[in-house]
Amino acid sequence: MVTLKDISNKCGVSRATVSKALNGQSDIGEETAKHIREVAKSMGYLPNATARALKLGRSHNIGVLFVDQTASGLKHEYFSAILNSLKDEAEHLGYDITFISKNLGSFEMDYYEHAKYRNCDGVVIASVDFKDPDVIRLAQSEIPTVTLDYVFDSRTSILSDNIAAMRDIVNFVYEKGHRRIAIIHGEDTSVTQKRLASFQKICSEHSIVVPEAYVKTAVYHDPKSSALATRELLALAERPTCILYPDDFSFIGGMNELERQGVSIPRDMSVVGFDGILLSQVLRPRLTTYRQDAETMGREAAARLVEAIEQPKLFIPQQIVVSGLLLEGDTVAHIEAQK
Amino acid sequence: MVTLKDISNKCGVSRATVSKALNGQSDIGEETAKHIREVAKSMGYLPNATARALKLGRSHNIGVLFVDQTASGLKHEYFSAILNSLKDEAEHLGYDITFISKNLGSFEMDYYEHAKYRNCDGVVIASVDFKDPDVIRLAQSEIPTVTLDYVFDSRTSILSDNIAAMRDIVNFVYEKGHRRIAIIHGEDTSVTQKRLASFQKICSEHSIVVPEAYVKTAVYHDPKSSALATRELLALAERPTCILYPDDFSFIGGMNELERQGVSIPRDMSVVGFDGILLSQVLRPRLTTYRQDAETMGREAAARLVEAIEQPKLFIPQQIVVSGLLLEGDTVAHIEAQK
DNA sequence: ATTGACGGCGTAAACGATTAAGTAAATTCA
DNA sequence: TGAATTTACTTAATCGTTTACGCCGTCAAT
Repeated sequence: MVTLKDISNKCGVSRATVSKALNGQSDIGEETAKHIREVAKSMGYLPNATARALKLGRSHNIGVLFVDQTASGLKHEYFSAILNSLKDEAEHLGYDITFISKNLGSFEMDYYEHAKYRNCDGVVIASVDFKDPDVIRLAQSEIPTVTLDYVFDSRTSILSDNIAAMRDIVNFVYEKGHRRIAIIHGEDTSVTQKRLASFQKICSEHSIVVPEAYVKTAVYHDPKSSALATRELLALAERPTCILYPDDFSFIGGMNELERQGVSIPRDMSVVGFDGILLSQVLRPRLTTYRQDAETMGREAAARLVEAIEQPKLFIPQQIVVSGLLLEGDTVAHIEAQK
Repeated sequence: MVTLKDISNKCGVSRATVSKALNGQSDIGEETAKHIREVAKSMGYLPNATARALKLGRSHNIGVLFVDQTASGLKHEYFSAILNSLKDEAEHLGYDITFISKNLGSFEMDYYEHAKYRNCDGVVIASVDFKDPDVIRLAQSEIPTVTLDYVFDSRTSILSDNIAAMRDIVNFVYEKGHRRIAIIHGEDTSVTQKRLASFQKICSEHSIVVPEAYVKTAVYHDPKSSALATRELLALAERPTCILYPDDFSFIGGMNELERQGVSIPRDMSVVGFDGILLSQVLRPRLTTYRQDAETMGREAAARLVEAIEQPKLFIPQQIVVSGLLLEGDTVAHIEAQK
């Protein structure tokens, strides 16, 4: 391994001079600096991130908390996409990313300790149980953090705009003439709450009364539970004309149930998904769904975190709301508006 | 930050003693060691991975090369699943995972340099262009590496068993009576070559003559190109009775085309996918497909790499073939065996 | 009583980099 | 010309750990 020392020997200057020359400090002569840079290159010198981190107290490393709870973590397209753009942006800004977990080998440590142990300059928290005391400890620590789809006090968070999403969806189906709109929602999380509240609000703005039976609970990304909810909706005396699903994957479960009962989409029943996963756009009929802008979310998360790291004084925690886009597929029929 | 020094001050012993006590070295008295451990705990001491890495030349950090070429990298379920189990196993063995890329910030470096810069103890190479000179440089460097689905000379690789997979698939459809079997394959990669060779071999073992027109080239994970290939197959004077797709996603393209032409699955046409993504198992009819054992692959990759890192003397490069499982769905009809 | 072995701990150097402070020479200014 | 400033470097400390080696005292063996 080529070190500063090797270069300084070869050049006949001190290590300090080499360091400064390579870092472009101003107090090194033009000539010397150039020569040093050339020698460094010819010797194949690479800075040692570890040594640098130790000395500077900055690792240029961002921790990422992604927990694969019920297979909806990394495998989920939404989070994969976020992670991907997060990674690209972080790298662009000169940071690497490392996964943070509990229990590294035989060491027992919580997230905060792990992040400290690795000298992470900051951490992005996503796709975890935000009620977990260990998560809370990390979020309240002195380490800069950015959360995704969850707000911690005086912390920056990146939020997909679930409120606008639901507004757009309801408005869209309303325009198509639907008045009997059912919604199947996921478990009780802050995201779910926002969507439901927005759903109710927009419905009431349109003077639509939503019967209790039209609001069904299911589990995110679980086709079975959404199939069940769908069955219950179909069993109602007054069927809805349109069903909103908590995500595209859940929609598949509903789709199967509808097909099983010979209910044609969108002729007999209109449906809307959520997420806009690749699949939903290649199925026929193409699913009408809401695509969250995962690319922007990942990018923003990285950018804001790096800001918090590099300009702690200037930094102001904020909630960044990223809006998505309604993908108009072919699963919402235009119908005669009933009362 | 609590350091060894703080503990040594409080305990009235030297830093060396503290270090040894915490690492369980034998030359420290029972009493002293116990006391030191207690004080360390009470002060909330955490070892500093950076300092340790610098001193020991081992970072306990594994680099991962995942390139999201044409959105088939991280977003692809197969690789997400591998990454997930890779991460779990690595953490279990005491290693963290860091993504490796070209160009970190303004630094221009190739993969090898990046891995060196971060002091990665080893690197897992997956989902990249294996012909890329930068990838080759890394794979031929002194850094221990493990490749996924590709073999480099005298390196360990983890391979999904494409040969057995294709054998199982062909045998399965043969048993069901199919003799006119078409295959749509992806771009020319080592994986594709293995699958095709295996396909031809098993067919000839069954004395099946495969017309050239039954072998179609498409692009992995591209429903459009597979839809096109499907259309061509349907246009043949003598249609196949069964189509094998390069992956489940491509199958969707084919499915749309079949539906468009009123060809019912599996009544009029049998189909087989590849990968066994979640989706394929919730669709109705359930897709007959081959699930690669991504969990095992990720786990093996981590385990073998750590072996190579920790026992370089004992270590022997090997190719580990991981077999998957044919998921028998409902898309292959039992038909009367033709000539 | 002398020797040797050993347990228990400290000393100090080292890993590779950065940087405050210092120094010597060259340059500027009065 | 002498003082002050600037330029171009060097010295040495430091980040937090680990570890080869040394030292001292105790105890058993001779």
